[in-house]
Amino acid sequence: MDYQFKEIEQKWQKFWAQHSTFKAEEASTKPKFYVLDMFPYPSGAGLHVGHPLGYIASDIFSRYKRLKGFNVLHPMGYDSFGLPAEQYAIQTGQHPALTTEANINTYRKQLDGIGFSFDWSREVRTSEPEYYKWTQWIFMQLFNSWYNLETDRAEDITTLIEKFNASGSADVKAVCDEDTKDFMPSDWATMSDEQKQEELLKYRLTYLKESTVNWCAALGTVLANDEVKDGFSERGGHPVEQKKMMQWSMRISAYAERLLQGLNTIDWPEPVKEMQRNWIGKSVGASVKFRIEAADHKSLPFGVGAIEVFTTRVDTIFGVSYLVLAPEHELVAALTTPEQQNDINNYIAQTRKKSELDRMADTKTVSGAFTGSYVINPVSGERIQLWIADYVLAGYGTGAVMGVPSGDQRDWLFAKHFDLPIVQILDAQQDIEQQADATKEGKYINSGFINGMNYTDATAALNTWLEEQGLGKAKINYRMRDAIFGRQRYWGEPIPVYFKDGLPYLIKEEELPLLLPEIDKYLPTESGEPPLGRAEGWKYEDEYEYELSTMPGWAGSSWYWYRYMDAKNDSDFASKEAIAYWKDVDLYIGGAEHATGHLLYSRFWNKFLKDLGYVQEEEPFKKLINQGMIQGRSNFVYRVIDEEGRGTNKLVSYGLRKDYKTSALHVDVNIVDNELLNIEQFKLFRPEFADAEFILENGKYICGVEVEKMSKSKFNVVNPDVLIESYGADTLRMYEMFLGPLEQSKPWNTNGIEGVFKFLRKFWRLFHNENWTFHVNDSVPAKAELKALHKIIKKVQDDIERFSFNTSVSSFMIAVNELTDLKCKNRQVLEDLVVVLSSYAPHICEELWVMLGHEAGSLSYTPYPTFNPAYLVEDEFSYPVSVNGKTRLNLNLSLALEPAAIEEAVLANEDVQKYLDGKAPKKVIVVKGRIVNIVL
RNA sequence: GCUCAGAUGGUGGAACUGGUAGACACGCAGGACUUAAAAUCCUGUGACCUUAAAAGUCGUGCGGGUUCGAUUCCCGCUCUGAGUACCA
Repeated sequence: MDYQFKEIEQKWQKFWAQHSTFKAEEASTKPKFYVLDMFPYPSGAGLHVGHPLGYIASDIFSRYKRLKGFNVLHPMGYDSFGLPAEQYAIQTGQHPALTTEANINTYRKQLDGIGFSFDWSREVRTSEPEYYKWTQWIFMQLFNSWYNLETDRAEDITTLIEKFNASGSADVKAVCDEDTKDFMPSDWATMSDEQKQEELLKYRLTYLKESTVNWCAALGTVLANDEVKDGFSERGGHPVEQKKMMQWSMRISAYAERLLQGLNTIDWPEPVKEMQRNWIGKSVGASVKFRIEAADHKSLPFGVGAIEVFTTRVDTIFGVSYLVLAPEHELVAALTTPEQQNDINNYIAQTRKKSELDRMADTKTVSGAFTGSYVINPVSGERIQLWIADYVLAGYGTGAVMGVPSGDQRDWLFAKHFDLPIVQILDAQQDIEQQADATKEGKYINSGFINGMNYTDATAALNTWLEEQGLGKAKINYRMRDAIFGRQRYWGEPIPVYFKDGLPYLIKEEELPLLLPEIDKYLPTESGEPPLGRAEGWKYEDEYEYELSTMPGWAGSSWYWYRYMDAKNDSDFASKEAIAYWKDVDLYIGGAEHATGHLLYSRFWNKFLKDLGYVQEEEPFKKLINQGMIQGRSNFVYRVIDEEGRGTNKLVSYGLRKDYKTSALHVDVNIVDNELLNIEQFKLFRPEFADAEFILENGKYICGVEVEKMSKSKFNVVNPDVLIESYGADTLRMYEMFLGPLEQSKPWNTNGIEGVFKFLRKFWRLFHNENWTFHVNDSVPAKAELKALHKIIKKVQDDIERFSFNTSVSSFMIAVNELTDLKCKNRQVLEDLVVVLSSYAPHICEELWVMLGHEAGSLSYTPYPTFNPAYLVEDEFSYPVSVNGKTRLNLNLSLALEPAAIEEAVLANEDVQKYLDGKAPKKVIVVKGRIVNIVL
């Protein structure tokens, strides 16, 4: 039979499902290998051709690892809580669970059609109570933990209480809120339960706190920093504003240093690591207190006598000529003198008017206002002006900055603009009247007790001095903020917390899961509470209000790889044994867009679970590969426009469009083949052009091309199902790999899929004679056949190990062409070839494997053929001979010679002699025993 | 602005530690088979020059450098894409 891909593929997909061929077992003597894909959010649009790219690569890798004798865990599931299902529910009233279920079914069907070797018995869905029970459980563990800086790990909150009991807060070194109280053990003992809870909340790793959040009014919810891009929500692109709200947060900042250091231990793409480093944003410097000069300003809050600034250049402190606060800084009102009140008010109003975007874009204009107050430079005792300016951000450091015009260009511009002094502090600074010079070279001048020192000594001396005087200390600052954890939405995990006297308490562990209640509408309540406020009678013990916000999208995805290890466990998130066996993910494939979201949160939760002893590894994902984005490739037709600018009924081919005034119209890429428009189908696609005039070039209508995002409105979506229908899953799999390097982003282009399809037909033909009857023989394999085979055995092995899947596909084509030319029908050779190809094109290989007389299903666990280098040794070498680096001649010398002998043989050759024309060469270079260069 | 990645034929791309640049595929052109088409197979296909043929010159974004030899290494620049953005 001819290559009947449809029958073959359906048959084997059914077989794999029925026989659970890819079920991973914990009890195995084989070494484990865990290959993970980033699980998808099941959107209503289904999969387009770009989605499976990473899955195909991970599937090839998994299948290859099975052949190599590994016990492979390769699971799949769904990140099924999320905004689109909820938005759809708001519009239609359909419960998000129903939408989600329907979408998952579509996804599953599409995924099955591609022939993946997933172990579906371990499927997870983050929106299932059996799953989110454990997400809630982890939340409870976080609530019950604090971060002890002495042991540098998270500990149970009881160890903190013990410390409070024993010695109060004095020797507690914890990551906590700034407004923690200092108290003695006796104070602690006299506190009421409520007071104790309130204090403990400042230490818990998940905590409730009034904080400035990104509020998105259009979505009716707060967003985390990584969900906001340029002042707009990542999903939907709605404007986001800053707002103070009581919110659940995760104390991820406690792990900042470990998250940073861990990056050095994992094999991830450098750009992703770099993005995480930037996100964490460690800067080493000092915090310094500038005493506020007593003046007639309004009274300061109790205990406040100084402004604390953070600087990475404490060595420049003698050059400070002003101090700046963020306009939002809490002391601004108190520090503004009556004379300056107007200026300051105007400036703050002006700042508020500027949107977040304007403020970011406008980095050139210098603006600010003088408060009228003065502070004292702690090292020089100098009296310096206190300003406010919007270039200082309230959210970073202390929201206050010291201005050193000679050493920082922005400070320099500010000083020039407002006519503040510019003091040179290093003898190496150049032209500071023209611009700032941030050098650390030279010796200090005009700098009190550090005069004459170099940078390193001065920094150390200042830090010591400031610490002794109690005016400051060396400090490390991180840009990363704690992650806001609550969302005012319905379709997410309920937070397992209730409120008593305004304080949060966990529900009991045995009461998990806290089920998502049914509600009538998926909108906020009339009083502005989140949707969960609509749930009737939803109260803890019929008495206490539950928390009404739900968890963010990243909660469920921050630990899911552990659930796959033991997906059905009802008494643990995964059993100790399963975790001890599978440990961590060996290979993780997914998009780089999760660099500062999912991938950072997952590392955080993993480290936390490790601290509590629940998991084994400090880092969850040993190796990460980012597959490139597949962009859309749009096709256009060009409509001729008449003099009045109206569209006519004429369409002009791409090459001739310059002769007319035209407008480009999107055309469905599925009716364009190699930019050649199928005019008949076009008339059906756009009935208004049914009787249009087509201006052709060379009798053809050629379309224009542009790369855009894949979307329905651009008619450039290619559905994998359509390609599977016409070419089969094996062709699709190989073609997606053939398209180019896995990690490279590229536009999808169906042109060329024929080439891969032809290859598979040719491969099929290898096993048949002219009449399409199966035909192989048991002869002794010829040398040339073995050479072709072993070339591909080695090539595919090397390629897969370095994730170069595209080059393997080319090599398969070469191998099959060679064996076809050799008329190879040898069973041994063809059998090995089937095994080698089976990771890429599993269906056709399974079929042939059975035809070759093997048990159905055994192919997936057959050992990968052993490469024998002996078959690749050639006995005749072709010697390219270069003269001064340019290839001139090709000599065929029949034997592999020693380098010295090659030199002799080459020089003796007639053609070479002619070239040399009696001259003696300066040098003859022989490399790898076969490349010869003659230097004249 | 800063950080990172990249630039190779008409197109997607290959060349693994410097060693015959353009593998493989698409497209295109020509041919075979066919009444014809599809399918299949064969040949050619970087540019230039010249040709009966052979040979020759140029050629991996641009300009330099190291080397017997550079797509590969180094320095400078241009462009494209991604991330980030007053971070003190």
